[in-house]
Amino acid sequence: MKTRGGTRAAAPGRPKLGEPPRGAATRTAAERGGTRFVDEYLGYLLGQANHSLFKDFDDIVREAGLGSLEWRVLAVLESQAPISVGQLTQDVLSLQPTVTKLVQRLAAQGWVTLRDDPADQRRTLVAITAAGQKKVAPLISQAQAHETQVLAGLSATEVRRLKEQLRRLAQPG
Amino acid sequence: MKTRGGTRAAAPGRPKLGEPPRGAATRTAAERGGTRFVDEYLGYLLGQANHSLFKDFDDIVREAGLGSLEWRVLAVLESQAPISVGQLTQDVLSLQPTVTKLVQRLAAQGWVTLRDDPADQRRTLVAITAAGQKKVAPLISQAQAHETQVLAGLSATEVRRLKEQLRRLAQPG
DNA sequence: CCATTATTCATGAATTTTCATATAAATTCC
DNA sequence: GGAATTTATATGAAAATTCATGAATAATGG
Repeated sequence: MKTRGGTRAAAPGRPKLGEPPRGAATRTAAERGGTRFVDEYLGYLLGQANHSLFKDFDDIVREAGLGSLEWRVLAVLESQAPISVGQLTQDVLSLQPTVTKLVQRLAAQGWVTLRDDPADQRRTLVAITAAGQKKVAPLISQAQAHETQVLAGLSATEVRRLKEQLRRLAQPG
Repeated sequence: MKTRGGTRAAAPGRPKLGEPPRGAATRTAAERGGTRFVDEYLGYLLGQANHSLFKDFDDIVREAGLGSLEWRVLAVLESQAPISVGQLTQDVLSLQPTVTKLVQRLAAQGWVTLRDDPADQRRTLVAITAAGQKKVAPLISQAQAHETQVLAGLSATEVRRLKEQLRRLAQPG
């Protein structure tokens, strides 16, 4: 529903257009000519570009019955010897409890297995199963096809340079 | 605790190292020489780079008592005339119910106001308050400082080109 | 106009994530 | 070789997100 009438407040103390502007530092976007902070902010631009590039593929993932974090986990595990929850946490850029519970759900689905690391009993090793491979395989193909399409304008050399650049940026330093 | 003994399964049917490899398409990463799909995948590389670049600032946001989505909302609103929930949804790359509830929480904090759009009563306009401005202002300064640091290696021209490139990528097409 | 359809947002319920904390194993330090 | 400390993960409770849907307004088409 749209049963309006919850948290509502008076209109903001923002000056109407045409009123004398205050100091430059406190001008509204309209007063400054429509320039928003975010429209010049790298973080925002990166987010928008990333979203624009991968929204389509994200829909594909969802249609395959996976969440995007599940996809990332399975994509990492696909071509990977069993790794610890901690490593996986780094690879999928999520918090440890999130990953712990996610892999438990994936294990319940039969897509991964969990076992203690014999070399360090504190660790839990996560490995993809044959069923998991079968689940991600088509998505990986589609991801590669999608990437090819996205990078269609670049030469093989340019693609290599771009990826190398990204790897450098991802370095801790 | 680490009360082990929940969802555990037998070790995967993955072949031990040294066993005769199957077809190239099904080799494990180790068998292929450690090359994981994700390490060549643009989406993964972008995610890792983005995370590496903005993790520090994300910590700053959190120390300021904001979640990253709250930060994005306030950063968009800061230099922006009142906008609809739908618009905001686009700008912060989140789903509509997420944004609806988030702005309700922000309104309860006194950082934004909500009111019906007189021109279209279906819409709810979100506007930042003076208190909201006060809350984000220092973060925006820090965001700009952080960006300057991140882009330190590039000339002003290169930065302009990069951002223009990102804007182009973010275009629907 | 009125009926139909489309848009826009709100909300309850279910799911997931996050925060805080606990446990177990490994490591470090006398 | 313990005691203290650190590291790795699990988990309960709280908070946030997502899904499905409902309600209100707007737009469209006889």
